[in-house]
Amino acid sequence: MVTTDWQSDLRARGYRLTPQRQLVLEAVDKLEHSTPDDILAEVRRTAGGVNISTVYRTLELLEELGLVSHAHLGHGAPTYHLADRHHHMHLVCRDCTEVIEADLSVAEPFAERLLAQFGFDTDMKHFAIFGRCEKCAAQPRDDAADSGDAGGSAGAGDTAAAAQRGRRRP
Amino acid sequence: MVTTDWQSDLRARGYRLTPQRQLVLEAVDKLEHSTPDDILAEVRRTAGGVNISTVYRTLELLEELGLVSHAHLGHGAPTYHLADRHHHMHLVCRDCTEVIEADLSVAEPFAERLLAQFGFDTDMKHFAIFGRCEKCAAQPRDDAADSGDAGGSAGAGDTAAAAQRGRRRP
DNA sequence: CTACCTGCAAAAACTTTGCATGGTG
DNA sequence: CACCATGCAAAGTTTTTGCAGGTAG
Repeated sequence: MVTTDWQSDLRARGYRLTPQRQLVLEAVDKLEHSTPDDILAEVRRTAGGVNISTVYRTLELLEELGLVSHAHLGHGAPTYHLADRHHHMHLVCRDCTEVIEADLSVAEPFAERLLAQFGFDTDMKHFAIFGRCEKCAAQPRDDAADSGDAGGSAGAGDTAAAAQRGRRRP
Repeated sequence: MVTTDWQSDLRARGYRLTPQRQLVLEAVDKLEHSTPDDILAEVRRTAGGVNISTVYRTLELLEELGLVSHAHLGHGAPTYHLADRHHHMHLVCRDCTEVIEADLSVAEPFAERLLAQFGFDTDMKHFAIFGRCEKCAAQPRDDAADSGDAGGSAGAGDTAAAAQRGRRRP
């Protein structure tokens, strides 16, 4: 659940508390790595009439308030999550749709190096790290009949998505 | 210029050599970090009638052949480049549109750690690293009047793009 | 000549915007 | 009861797809 007193914060900034805003926040909390579309579907389980544009507007607002953040896990829609959880980065496999969550501490030496060398203050959470998971790295070829889950809601690697769309071979 | 004998490779795989394919490859070579739209514009300087769908299809093909690759530098369109150059990763500033290119060796210890800990074979080039560049990290606030370039063609960080679109304040 | 490739147009996926109505404070 | 927020519809962007005609080999 959401911990801080966001409702007061909302009001303090001149925004209104509406059922839609509560529902969107709850959906982001419940689902993880969810796209605006996922969130809409979840919200509609309670309030059928909610519109996708409200979800977009609300996500923008909640992000401005610092309650939620988004990340890019692939070429598709961004995924949203509560800002105060989610202290990890995403390892996205280029072949299957798997997303590994890794603690940020793993990247700390790397981030320090980027800071020292480029003065660059790194946020490893925002973009996924692309590559190949252990299973797929062991696979022989790249056109293998797709392994397992094929319709997950969270965005995934490009190549996997392309493969699901079917590949050309003259 | 392109080094390997890609034209033979193309033919060997049963594909045809067309002017469009040559032009797209040349455009990817000439422009760097270019979006499909950039590439179309460049191609049209020589061949006016080329269609955007041809560019998409050709890029997919050239990527399959291993001649070009794409990277995600922001929420926007992917950017394409020759596969055999471009051995570096991208540090994208969340505030300005700057993209720092860093040698892959910087990330090597990090990649090794991901491999050891998760069996994950990392490709640091595919997604940009998000964060804040030295200049912007020194800046006081986040809503600064946008500094310099505002209409670059390569995709950039989300927040910068959002800021350019104007921010809400009740 | 034949099959692949292209241009065109329409559609799909994702996101944004204008406007009138409704609900919060 | 004033004004913000929502729903709806339409439009904007980027990418994909079906089809008929063109062209490489």
